[in-house]
Amino acid sequence: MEQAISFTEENYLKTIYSLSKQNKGKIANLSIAEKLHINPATVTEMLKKLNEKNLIDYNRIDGAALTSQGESLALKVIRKHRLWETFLVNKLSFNWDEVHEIAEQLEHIQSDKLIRQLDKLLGFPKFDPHGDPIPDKNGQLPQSQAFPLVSVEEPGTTYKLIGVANHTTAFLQYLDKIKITINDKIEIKEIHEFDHSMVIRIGNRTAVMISSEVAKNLLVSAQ
Amino acid sequence: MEQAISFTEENYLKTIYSLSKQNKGKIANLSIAEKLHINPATVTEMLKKLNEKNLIDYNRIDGAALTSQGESLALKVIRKHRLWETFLVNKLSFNWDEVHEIAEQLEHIQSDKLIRQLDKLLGFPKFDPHGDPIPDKNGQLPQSQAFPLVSVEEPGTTYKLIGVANHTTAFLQYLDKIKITINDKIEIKEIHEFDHSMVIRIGNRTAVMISSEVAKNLLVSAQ
DNA sequence: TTTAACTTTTGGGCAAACCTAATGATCATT
DNA sequence: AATGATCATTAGGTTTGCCCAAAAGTTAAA
Ligand SMILES: [Mn+2]
Ligand SMILES: [Mn+2]
Ligand SMILES: [Mn+2]
Ligand SMILES: [Mn+2]
Repeated sequence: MEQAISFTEENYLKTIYSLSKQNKGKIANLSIAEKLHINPATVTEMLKKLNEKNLIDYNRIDGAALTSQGESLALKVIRKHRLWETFLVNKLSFNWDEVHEIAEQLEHIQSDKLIRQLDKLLGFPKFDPHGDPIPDKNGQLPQSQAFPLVSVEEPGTTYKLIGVANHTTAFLQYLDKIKITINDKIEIKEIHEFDHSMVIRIGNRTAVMISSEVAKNLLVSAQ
Repeated sequence: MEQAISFTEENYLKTIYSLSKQNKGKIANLSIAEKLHINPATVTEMLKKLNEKNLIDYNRIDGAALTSQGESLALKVIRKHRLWETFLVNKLSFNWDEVHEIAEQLEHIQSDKLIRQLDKLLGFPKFDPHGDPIPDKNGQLPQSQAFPLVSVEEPGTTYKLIGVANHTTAFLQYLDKIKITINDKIEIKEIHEFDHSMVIRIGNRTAVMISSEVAKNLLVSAQ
């Protein structure tokens, strides 16, 4: 009894998944509405429907939480989204700031074989162009030892940029402008206690200053 | 004033385009309904709407005909469909009988750059895996000198299979079974006047018999 | 603890695509 | 020219996914 699932429903599941990962508390109706740019009244209706379909557990007290069925659907959509982004960047020469909107469309294409073959063509990548982990075909996420650059307390060490926590075009184009991209080496030269802004050196170029807001969105690993 | 166009509307335009190429007379409301597996009443409503949007000229006497705007939209969708099919076969190792349904989904993805880059990745192909011509970015169709094998009157000559006129899984799998595929050499050994069935030799294998129904759907060129 | 602010839900509506049943037109035969 | 058959259209409904305005419920400050 394979129930059909619409684009809209897939987008709700994906949204609930990502909100549940970042907020770890109750998922507010309103936060879904804001993320999807729709009216809270619409969210209420859809959450009831997803609850009916056993894709989420929902009540007004605890809010919404994905069931295991709902979670694996969400992970499947996220897998497709990230594989397509990787395809666009690695095979079609897109820049990392141009791919999200197209992947929003491609992630809803229905074909298991397609996604399997795409994965193979790309060499079974573990991370997408923004450093986001790609769930494998069983929904398993690869381990990442990423942490935000802003959490570093002392200058002097060199890190590697392995991801970004903000995927907006504005942020990605800012990174393009200051010429940081994924896998670049970042050496922290100074940390200003006052506003936690930083002076960093990218590769072996001249040092630049970044705000703590930027540092918050740069995900790095040791070395 | 870029008016949005829905998946459904795109499918109607594509259908009207292909019916106008094969039937060359008035396009019957009913033929659209049959091709799309929907009710004639629904077709009436949609044709009125497409007429409003200036994508077709429509009235009950002459039926529906694409406007130039409608035709270039139809060609764009067909271009995407055939490029995606080519991608699936050439880059993702799909068999030619598995790609149509997926291309039906992919053809609606909206991104000019995507289709431009895909075209480039594939080496600007002129024909898709079924031998169908791929419109270029200006909607120009490549010339094809294909004709149906059934139109041949005398045995003795060898032709090349450059396309099929029937894209159903059933037909394509039949071709797989008798092991004919695109670009194969076909030599006509015998033509039976009674039912116009043929005995043909594919490459240099043992001869096989095919019905005229099959011969009608094999598109060949000289040599 | 009361009030104000915020969040969620209800109720009433709308647009896109579809449906069925019934009516109107047109087309072939007699 | 009449008459069935076929095709196209209208009228009335459904479902999905969205909206707004108003009511109800919850939380937090005064
Ligand atoms: Mn993305
Ligand atoms: Mn990404
Ligand atoms: Mn096709
Ligand atoms: Mn094709």
